[in-house]
Amino acid sequence: MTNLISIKSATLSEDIAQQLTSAIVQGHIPQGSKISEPELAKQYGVSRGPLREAIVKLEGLGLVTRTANVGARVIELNIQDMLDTFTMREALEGMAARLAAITMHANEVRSLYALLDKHQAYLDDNQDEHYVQQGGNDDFHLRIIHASGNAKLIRLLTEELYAVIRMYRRHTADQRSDPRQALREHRAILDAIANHEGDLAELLMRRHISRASQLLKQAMEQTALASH
Amino acid sequence: MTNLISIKSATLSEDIAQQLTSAIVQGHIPQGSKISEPELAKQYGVSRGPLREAIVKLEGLGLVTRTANVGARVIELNIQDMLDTFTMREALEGMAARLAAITMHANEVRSLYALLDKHQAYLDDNQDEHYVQQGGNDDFHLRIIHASGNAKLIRLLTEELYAVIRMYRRHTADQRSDPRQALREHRAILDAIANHEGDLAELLMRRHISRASQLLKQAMEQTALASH
DNA sequence: AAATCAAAAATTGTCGACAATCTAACTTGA
DNA sequence: TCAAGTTAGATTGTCGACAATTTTTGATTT
Repeated sequence: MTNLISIKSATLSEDIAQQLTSAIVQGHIPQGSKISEPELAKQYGVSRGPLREAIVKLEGLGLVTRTANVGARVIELNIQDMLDTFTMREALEGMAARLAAITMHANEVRSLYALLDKHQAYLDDNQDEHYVQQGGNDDFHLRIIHASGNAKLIRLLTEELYAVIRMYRRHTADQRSDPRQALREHRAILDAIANHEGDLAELLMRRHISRASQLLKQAMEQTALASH
Repeated sequence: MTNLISIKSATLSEDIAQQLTSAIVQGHIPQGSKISEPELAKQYGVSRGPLREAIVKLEGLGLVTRTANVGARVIELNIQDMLDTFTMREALEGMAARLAAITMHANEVRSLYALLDKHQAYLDDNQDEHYVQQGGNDDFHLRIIHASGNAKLIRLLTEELYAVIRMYRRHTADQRSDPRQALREHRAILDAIANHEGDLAELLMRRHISRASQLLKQAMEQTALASH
């Protein structure tokens, strides 16, 4: 019972791929564990064909690693890979912010300011508890990425990279992060975009993501210590 | 007879994926054409199982697009997608150059200067003919990417993005490009890296790629005009 | 008791066949 | 003649079974 709501996809393979992705990101299938094809096929009630296609997709997403004649394993999160991934994110989302600053229309800017106000209100009402922006339309970063207007960039970030990024976010209790600080940074980025200052928007987005990665690093060092 | 040399992979699926990638990049399978599973399976002498897995991989590489119950088609190159892809490349290779400037050792720097001298000598001997650096160890860009030391970035650029990039390079007769100019730019980038000037290295790499994309754009407009 | 080798079990890779869906040709009616 | 509906063909999606490889188990030797 990994997923309560299962949206029927056009094909079993896609369906399984989504369910597996979700199961791995949420930790229902633990890090480093082996993916047994017969076991999972039975569990999801499908044959090994579509399941294997799903696994190939997950390999493309970087969620599992495969070895010929041996099988697939869920990746193991570690600090170095996280830093490497976030460095890529810096480059890509920094570029997205730059592009957004060039092309974004006034009404979209207003809509994003409204979103930040909403986040602000949430923090005021809920004692600074983290606002869960689980990839929906309320995620500031996703909004910026889409505003870039670069279809390739959007696909890469949202469909290929974000699964792993969410995994890192979820698996480390980042109580260390300061939501109000993040919100201030979001606002500064949006200000730069509103003023069409591409250089500044990129710089601020990079700094923002770099900060986040440093916090995550500390959190991971902490949990690594605790689990030891 | 798409490939003269076929290196035996551990699994048929991998083998087919490589052969298909090569066939698409080199244009043996034309742009926009439909991928017929029965036909290709017969052609490569395998069953549809491994072939389908290969197609799923190619979809991850962005070489084909798939629609449920309809099948896969080879992507069609167009200017907008090219510009979008090269913008991503700017961001990522720019970052790679920055990282290389930080970490690269003196002997690797020397080795790269030697490579550029070799390119120079080639141009002198061959009337400025384009040096074919087909992804091997002689490709300046690949060397910089690897020098970044960022495993995720290396994988993304070399294993996932470069197939499409090579496709763009190959399908447009870029006689317009000036090899000596490119070489000068490479040298400037390497100078910045040698001096550990990350900011400058990133800036120059971005400019270099941006220039290349503009030249490609002009070439594509030209060929589009010619084919009309 | 530890290490090496051999046999058995399990898992992955591949295949051919059937079911579901789409595409194209044909018929029918206005 | 054209449009819509229907049927035939082809293609994709899925399944179960077999072959190839790996992993585990157990026996044998030092």
